[in-house]
Amino acid sequence: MVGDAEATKRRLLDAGTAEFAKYGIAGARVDRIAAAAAANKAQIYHYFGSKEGLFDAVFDEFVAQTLREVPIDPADLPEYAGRLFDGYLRHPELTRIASWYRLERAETSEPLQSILKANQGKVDAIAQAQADGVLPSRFDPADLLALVLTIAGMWTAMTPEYHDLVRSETVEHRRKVITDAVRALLA
Amino acid sequence: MVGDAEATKRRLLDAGTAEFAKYGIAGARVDRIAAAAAANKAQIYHYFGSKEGLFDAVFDEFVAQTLREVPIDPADLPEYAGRLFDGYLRHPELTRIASWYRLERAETSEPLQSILKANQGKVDAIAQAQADGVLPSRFDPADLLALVLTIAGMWTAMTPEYHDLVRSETVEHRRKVITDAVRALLA
DNA sequence: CTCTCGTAACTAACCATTCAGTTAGAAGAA
DNA sequence: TTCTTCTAACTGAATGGTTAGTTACGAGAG
Repeated sequence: MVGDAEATKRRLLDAGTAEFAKYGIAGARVDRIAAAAAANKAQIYHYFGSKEGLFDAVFDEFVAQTLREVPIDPADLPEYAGRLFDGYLRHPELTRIASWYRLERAETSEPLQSILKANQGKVDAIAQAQADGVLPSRFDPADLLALVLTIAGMWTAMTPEYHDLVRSETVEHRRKVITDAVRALLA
Repeated sequence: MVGDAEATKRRLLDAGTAEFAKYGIAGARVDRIAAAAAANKAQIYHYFGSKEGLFDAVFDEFVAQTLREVPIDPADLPEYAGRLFDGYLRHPELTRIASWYRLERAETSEPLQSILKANQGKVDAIAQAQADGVLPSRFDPADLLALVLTIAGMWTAMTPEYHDLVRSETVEHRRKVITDAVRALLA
């Protein structure tokens, strides 16, 4: 063989992640991705079919990784939210890629079964915990999960102008705001 | 006069709003905007300087309108969050435009003073209410505002896959989840 | 005439995608 | 081993359509 197909795909995925996180799908340039991956443009089409195909591959990988890294714990939702926050800190591209997906791709492509199933599983786990009395039943399971996920991502979803108001806050403080807020929902 | 400059600007702003909401800045096409506004492409450059100039004009207008339409009431934050939710329902483009701004424009352009000032004013109002004992002091003012704003926008910021789980929920139910959640934060 | 508003045609660059061809290792035959 | 053939991986260059931005000109009102 001339090269290593798996290694080339890997480099294209990594370069695509950085490019898409920064510029989105419409703003991404296949030339830049190929250059950053030290690969030829045509390889993108050979391995992923199209620019959007590469984005989908990048996004799929992120979804799988996140689902693996941060499992839900229905008995301790505040800490679950905190761990989600930690995950967003570890992978800053994640939230941007997710936003681009929502804005540019979601209406075009089919709902991702992996996300759908994962969410359903989490809702079921919360419902079970509520039935067991481990969790208060003030909110419907799906609504409670939505609240927890939203609050966990609150700092990354904020308009940049807001950061000037809270610039002095430490990471630990922000994490505590999240866990405290989720705790308040359950009180 | 051959035409009406103000009316032309107005049409360009409206067409730009729809185009940018749908495709973002990189994805927007000036030809489509001009056609939708029944105007000429060159008019965009005459009145707004560039594609990004038009986006900024569109965004500025949205910001001003929202700040005018939904004034804060520190003594009743749950209802404030509810009114924000109502505003997002009335202007569906708003949240998308705001997301595009955050992803595509915020890093390039200066922080918008209007947003900065408005946020500062809200933080001050919350701090005052806390000092007056109208509002519990469990959260710092800026953190509490961030929580309220985040929760108010929770349904629009959700990944589309999530909507399949809560499809049956009515608008009223979603609004109640928001006001209940903010109420829980203040308990 | 002059000023404002508007337009059609143009350009130069850009960009996703394709393709004809090259490279180098593998495998089989003698 | 050595020669031949096959093929996956890769490449440089082209293609064809698109796009932001420009320019030179027209037309009506005062």
